[in-house]
Amino acid sequence: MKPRKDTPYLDLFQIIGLKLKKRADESIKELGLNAQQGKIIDYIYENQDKNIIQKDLADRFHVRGASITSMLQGLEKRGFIERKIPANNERQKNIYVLPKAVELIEAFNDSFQSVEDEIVQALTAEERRTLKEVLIKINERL
Amino acid sequence: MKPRKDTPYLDLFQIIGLKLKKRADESIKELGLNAQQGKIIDYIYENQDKNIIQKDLADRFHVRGASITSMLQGLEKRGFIERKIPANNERQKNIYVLPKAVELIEAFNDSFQSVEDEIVQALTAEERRTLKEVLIKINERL
DNA sequence: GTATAAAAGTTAGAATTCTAACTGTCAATA
DNA sequence: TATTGACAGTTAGAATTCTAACTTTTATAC
Repeated sequence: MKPRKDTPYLDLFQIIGLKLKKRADESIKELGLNAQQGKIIDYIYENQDKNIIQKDLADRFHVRGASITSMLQGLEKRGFIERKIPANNERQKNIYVLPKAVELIEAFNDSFQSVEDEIVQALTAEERRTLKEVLIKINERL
Repeated sequence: MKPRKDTPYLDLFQIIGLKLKKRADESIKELGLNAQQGKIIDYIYENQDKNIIQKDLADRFHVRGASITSMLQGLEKRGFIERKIPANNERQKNIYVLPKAVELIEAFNDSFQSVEDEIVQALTAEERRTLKEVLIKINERL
């Protein structure tokens, strides 16, 4: 007899990932953006002094370059960010957050923090520690 | 001084979820379907004797009814499943897997199992046990 | 130095999921 | 039993991400 198929970890990660995405989207919806856009704006804000380019965002967020192009075009058109071609390399575009977006960053982070709290609330200190270790280990291997 | 924003659990879940999705899609790509379609076909196969309807799939997979409609229309058009309106309730549609899909189910599950293995490979027995408990707990609270 | 390859970004078009509005059927109630 | 509301599913159209092909610029190799 064949071993019964059983992928509880894969299934749980998929379901939890989906639920978290919906929670995070919902929590910053009133600001007119989705969670991914909020995360990206925050990341740009924290790193704009390091001359980040679009490829850095694609790597950090595990999406294709084409998706970053499309996303940033939208954010630029709406006045949240600007892109500048650096003098030393005309292939690239450096990315900067504009004041309109800076105003929202604190609200984003409060929202994300409350979703984060929902995750860990039910866990003991020991469970939190183990969970973080294990998640980091899994992420490194994938 | 404000507490620094820090959402490691949320970020890790999002990144791992994305990576797993890509792994799973890649692993069954050669069969002409994506991971979500494979999971759905498998779920229908395991439950078609229980008169499942589209709403059950929407609940199980945490997607909207409209998404299920679109997905099943595609699978039906390609001959993987069929939908029948039950005699006792003309609002509903029961769903059944056709032979063309049954042939693929074992291959799906092998693929999903290998992604599952990638997740747990690096973990000790103790870590696996804790992780599963914690994931279940988090999923229930969300 | 010139040719070739790699890198960064864009575009077009496909796939997937969503929201909102809608149809048709069944259930509750008054 | 007639009305009203809930339920299951569908449609249209928007948003997001993907692949593949492409342009332009920079780096490498001969």
